[in-house]
Amino acid sequence: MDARISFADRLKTMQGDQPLDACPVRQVMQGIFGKWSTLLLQALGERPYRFGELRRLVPDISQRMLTQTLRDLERDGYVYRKVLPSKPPRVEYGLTALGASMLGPLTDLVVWASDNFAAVDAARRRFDADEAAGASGSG
Amino acid sequence: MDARISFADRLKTMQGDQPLDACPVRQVMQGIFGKWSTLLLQALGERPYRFGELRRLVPDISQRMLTQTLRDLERDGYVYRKVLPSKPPRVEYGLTALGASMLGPLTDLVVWASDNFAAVDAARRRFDADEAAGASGSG
DNA sequence: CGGTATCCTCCCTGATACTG
DNA sequence: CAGTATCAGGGAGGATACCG
Repeated sequence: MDARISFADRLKTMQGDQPLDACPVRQVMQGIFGKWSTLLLQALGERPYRFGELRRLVPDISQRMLTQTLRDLERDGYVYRKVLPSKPPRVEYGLTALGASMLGPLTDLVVWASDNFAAVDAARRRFDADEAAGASGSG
Repeated sequence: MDARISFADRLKTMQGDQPLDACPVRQVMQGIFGKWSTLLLQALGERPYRFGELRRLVPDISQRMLTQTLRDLERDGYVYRKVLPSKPPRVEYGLTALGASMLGPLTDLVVWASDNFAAVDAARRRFDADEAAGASGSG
């Protein structure tokens, strides 16, 4: 992406003849922003984990979604899956080089979100309060 | 967020007594990653736009979703909404300081996605091909 | 231990029509 | 021009049960 050309031009480039759903950027982003994707990527950014470890680490996730999210991340090339020849079987998940390179920008955004949660939360409260005041207090 | 403490510790901090759904980072991220949010933020990062301009700029979006997405972005404090005293009425949308500060990290990620779409797409094709081969070609 | 398969539910999104 | 209201569909996500 070249910041020197306008967004409108970039958008046309993104679209081509295709509907906007085919936009490459969106295709990629969708894989990163599932409900659990960001969280798991952060975890795997620390060190490789086994399936059961991840499950204990993120208690809220269902087994189904853990499997599926890891599978999607593997499909997109961010995560590798290594079956360890032990008994009972163990499966290790970790970041690939592609995943590690993506985690940089992603983490920057996570850091921003963490640093600015208070501001966003305040904005929400303000907005909701104004809205309520406008609805009931205007007459 | 402090990168020196482990993810597991950070996760506990995120959760507190709350379920993971209340994680502040997720609260913020959810507002950024809607289907149209990223796109509109990129557009508004260039210059302020009026409602109708945005609609023409992003032809795929329905009027309903444009209204709703802008409203959500305004609620989170990323976007301001200014009603211009003209007839017929015009409404201008633009980035706030908070929105502009968020757009930096977000754009870095968009740039990453744009630069690495080919790699992700290749990984997907490889994965799907391997899967199909494993399913039908193993016997 | 690490999955699959099935069913179900909610919410996001879109199409359409109407309003100030 | 810039919304709001209402209805309908689909897909993401979750609960449960079973398998190697």
